Amino acid sequence: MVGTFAVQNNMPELPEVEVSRLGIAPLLEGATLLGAITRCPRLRAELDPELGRCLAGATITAVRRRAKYLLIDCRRAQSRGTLIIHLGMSGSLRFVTPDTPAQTHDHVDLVLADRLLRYRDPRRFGLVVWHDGDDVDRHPLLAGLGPEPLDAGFTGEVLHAALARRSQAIKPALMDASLVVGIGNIYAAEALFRAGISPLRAANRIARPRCAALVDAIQATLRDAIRAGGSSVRDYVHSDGGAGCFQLQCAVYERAGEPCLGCGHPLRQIRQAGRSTYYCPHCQR
DNA sequence: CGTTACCCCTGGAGGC
DNA sequence: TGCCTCCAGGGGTAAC
Repeated sequence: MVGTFAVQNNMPELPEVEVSRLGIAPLLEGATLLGAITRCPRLRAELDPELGRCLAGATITAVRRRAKYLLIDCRRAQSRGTLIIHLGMSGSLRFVTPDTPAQTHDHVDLVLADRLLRYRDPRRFGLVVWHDGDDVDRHPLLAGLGPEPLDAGFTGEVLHAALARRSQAIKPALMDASLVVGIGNIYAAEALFRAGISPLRAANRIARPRCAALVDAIQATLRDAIRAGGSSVRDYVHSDGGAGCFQLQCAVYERAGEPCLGCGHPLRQIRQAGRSTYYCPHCQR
């Protein structure tokens, strides 16, 4: 049976968004949208009540990701456009059968011939907006974004140059989307631990070789998380509704006071730019 | 220009 | 049982 399965149920950082993309793409690409149902006036941005009119009759040509934005490219006889979806802090996407009643916080349904793609977001920090035209990269939401961390072009040299004028701590710098996209609070901490760099270190005081090590750590951390998420999503699909969401093994995140996996010393929690940071003062310099 | 503070919003956890 | 405070994966904007 088609059933209902969660494509994504966790905190959406880049890996979770990528796992969502991998989960929905096979069912969306090539499909025709019949319309959309919206149930609330605004998320992070205003939610167009006429969204269904933009989508009706459109064929989905690709499901892409830029930073933490999902991009659903659509084509009609005379026009192209892209649906931009962001999951915010609490968003999720799920395929449901057409007769599945909507619950609180189920804000948008994309209507396909035999199922709905249901967008749910309790905190409403996410968004769903339509971009007319084939140049979504020029949309204000995307125009100012920095490089993708998993692209081959994101090298230690690129990171080193980007950090050159930054005296702020490396951890909040890594979370700045104009510098590099997709690195959220969890993976910033995890990647810095993996690279042995203190989250408090001034960004412009990290030498080239350590920037290269940091890029390696960022990419390895993100790839591992995507791989873990991908396998669990497959499990979850087959488990038909079970609680099979993947759990990422974090080395430092939310492990304050617990022993460091490298040296055994207790991990520390501090606050940087209003966000919790976890690290090992002994291993990270 | 770089950097921080605050805001958007709901829900869960823990203290009293 | 309630009511209060604090905290949470993001990110845009105003203000220093």
